[in-house]
Amino acid sequence: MHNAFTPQTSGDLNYLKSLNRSTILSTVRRSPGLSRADIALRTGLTKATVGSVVQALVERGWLREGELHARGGGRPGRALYLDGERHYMLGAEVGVKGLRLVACNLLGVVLASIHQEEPPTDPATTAKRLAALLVQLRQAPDIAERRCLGLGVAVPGPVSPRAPILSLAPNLGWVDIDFLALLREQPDLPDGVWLLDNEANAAAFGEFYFFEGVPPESIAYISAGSGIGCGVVSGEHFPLVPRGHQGLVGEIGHTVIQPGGALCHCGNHGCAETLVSGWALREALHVDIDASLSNAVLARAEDGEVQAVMKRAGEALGLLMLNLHHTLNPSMLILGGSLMKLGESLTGPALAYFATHQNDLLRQSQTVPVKVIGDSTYVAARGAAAQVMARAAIEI
Amino acid sequence: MHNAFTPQTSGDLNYLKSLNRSTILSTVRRSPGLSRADIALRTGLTKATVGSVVQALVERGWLREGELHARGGGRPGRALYLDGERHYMLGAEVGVKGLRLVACNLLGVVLASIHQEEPPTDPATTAKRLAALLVQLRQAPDIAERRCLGLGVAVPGPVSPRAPILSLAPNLGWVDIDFLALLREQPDLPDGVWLLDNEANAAAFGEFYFFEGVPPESIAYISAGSGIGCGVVSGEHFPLVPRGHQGLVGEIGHTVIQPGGALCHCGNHGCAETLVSGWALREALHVDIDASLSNAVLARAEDGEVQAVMKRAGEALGLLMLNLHHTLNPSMLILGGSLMKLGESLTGPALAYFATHQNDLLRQSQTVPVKVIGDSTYVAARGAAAQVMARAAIEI
DNA sequence: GATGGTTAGTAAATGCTGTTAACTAAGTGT
DNA sequence: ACACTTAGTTAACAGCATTTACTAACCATC
Repeated sequence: MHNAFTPQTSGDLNYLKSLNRSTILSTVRRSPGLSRADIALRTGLTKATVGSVVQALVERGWLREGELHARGGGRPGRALYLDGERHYMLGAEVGVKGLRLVACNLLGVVLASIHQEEPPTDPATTAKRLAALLVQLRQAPDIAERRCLGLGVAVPGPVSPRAPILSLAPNLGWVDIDFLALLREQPDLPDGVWLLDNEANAAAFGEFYFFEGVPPESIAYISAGSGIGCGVVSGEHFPLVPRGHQGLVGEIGHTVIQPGGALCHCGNHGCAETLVSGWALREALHVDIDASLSNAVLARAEDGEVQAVMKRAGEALGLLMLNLHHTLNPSMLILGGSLMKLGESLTGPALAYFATHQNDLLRQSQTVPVKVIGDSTYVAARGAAAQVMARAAIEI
Repeated sequence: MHNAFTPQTSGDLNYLKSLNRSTILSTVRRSPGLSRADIALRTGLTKATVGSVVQALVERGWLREGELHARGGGRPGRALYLDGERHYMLGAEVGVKGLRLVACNLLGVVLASIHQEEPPTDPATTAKRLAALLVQLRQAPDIAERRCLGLGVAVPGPVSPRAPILSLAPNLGWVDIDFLALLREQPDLPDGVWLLDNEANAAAFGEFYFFEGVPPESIAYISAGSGIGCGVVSGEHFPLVPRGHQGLVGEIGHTVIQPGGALCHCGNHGCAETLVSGWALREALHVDIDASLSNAVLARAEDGEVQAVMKRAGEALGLLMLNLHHTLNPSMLILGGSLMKLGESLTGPALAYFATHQNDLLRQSQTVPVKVIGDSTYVAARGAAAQVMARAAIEI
């Protein structure tokens, strides 16, 4: 499998070991500073098991020991943290508007990044371009002496759940591309785990995996850019990204929310993307394809027509959020993608619509927190890197 | 956890054993008649492991040996089947219109059933009524001498993912009911696994778990009755039912598909349930709450107004199916619930809409098969029983 | 009908896993 | 100095799947 995880269904002792190792790593990731004893308590493993696994992980540069705990009575435990010094993961996004690359450490800290705002042409040329940038990125000062765990690539379209193949990228005109194979033909790329995933899935994974603060139970990441996609993640120790039969989970841009509405490029009428998406807004606001959408909108912020279009788009986004809630019911919603640069003019109506249309089912419980990511340039690339780490942790 | 499965995240040797046992059982369930050698090949376990696990399962009455295989050359293997003779599971549905109960064996065959079309009143009285019926059911001739694995109960509303508690049943007026606790106060009920789940989730689980023929990778079961719900299941050996943060996964009846449309009882406008659901159709067709909706519709089948209403409802259902596909992307759709008794007049427009609105993303691959269940009286109850079996298989 | 070839299934030895129970280490409080 | 508490390690132990060698059962061929 090319996914970050496919929870195994039958196993030998090796699998058991790797399961426990992964669990311990994720416990530290989600709660940095725990001691061995804390981990044993939380995971249900014995002190002895935790001790031996931790020792191995420290030796291999995945964990590091920190300060002593100071809670009265008894010998103090020693804090454990992910080791940010000895490994790194590469993540890249092939976006409609350009390439973005990051190298980050086990803590999700971006050590180096490159972005090149030039649209991809054909797959082979793009692979060559990306490979050259990867080589360049790996020469960054703090990276050269670290071990590379692998490479994750995010692409703007559904990826088959059965093989790491991009089925369709409407905005690039690519169909059934084995992008990793094209990359593998390029020289000087690292070994390790290689993964391919949809952009929204990768972004969702990264935001969940490297979440700062109390980790949510599950999240849905709505990626609003040229199109609208969505990735879902849940799972404490083994974050799972549902992909569905054809990798179409979260293709909410093509859910119909206005029957008989405008014609969508997918062939149907009234898709969400006809109301809220980069191309729909450009069309409605007569903004040229090469011009900056956000600049154009912000410049004409006082324009009544612009406000009406943005309100309509924002409310469509709010409606999508509600529908998503009644279908996937994540414990947190994250809004990202280039459209978030439009700021309040879009998120204002969206959040207002979402807040005022909570129905009885939702009102019953706490409101779902919504997090808006203003600049999501490297979110998908970092997410792809996170998937590499998750996978490598199993394969250690 | 009260769910059928919560894949464990860390484990001892015991867990490993139970994992492999469950895998072997599910391999036989999905492909009856395999030999030990076949199972070893498929699961990756060794012949020795399979042999010892199978022996234990045969002794405990979960598997039985069948005929010898006859494929030329070499010693023939012995076919293995689930043993339908020594165990049974109880499943019950507390429905808006009445109670349904089944007892079924490991093959999903219904050994005995009761349904009582009288709406539930308050929770305590209903628990008492259900308990009496369960006692009656267990006295059926073929059941008395079997071992009971437990009891599953399906309810018409979301169940909290954290505890077996019915959060809200709008059509019963119940809020936060610990129905299993009420049941436990009743005398003469069996021990074993006790589970509570949403009706659509239970139904989906059962249709997936006891699927006849080549098992699909994942399914979505749309339950169209008084309201519209949906359950999703995927996972080869450990079928998982996503529940979400508040147990609202699949509450597609309250996705908005007609902004500014009719007022729904949930407080919003334009929910799917305002177009296609028992109460919406009754209202549109002026059918009394106590009268049979299907009889009324079938009697006035030639009526132009009836046809228009049914067409509108069917197309809304088709649209829901499409949206579901772009959000959860199951490999098979199953339509069930009491509304399916309306037959072609509803499913005709729904399937037509679904077929003619496949967009580029879907057209690319094979069309998703849709299965319609005409009589789904016991589907949810049997599904609840299936969940009991799945859970018991882990705990053996 | 005996022989060799092939596949199914079992048995005993082996190596690896987590657990248990006893230990040492390192603090606090009296 | 001593008892007490908690953290972490160690070595003996029990349980699991694997390996390897074996037996069982059927077929084809001579």
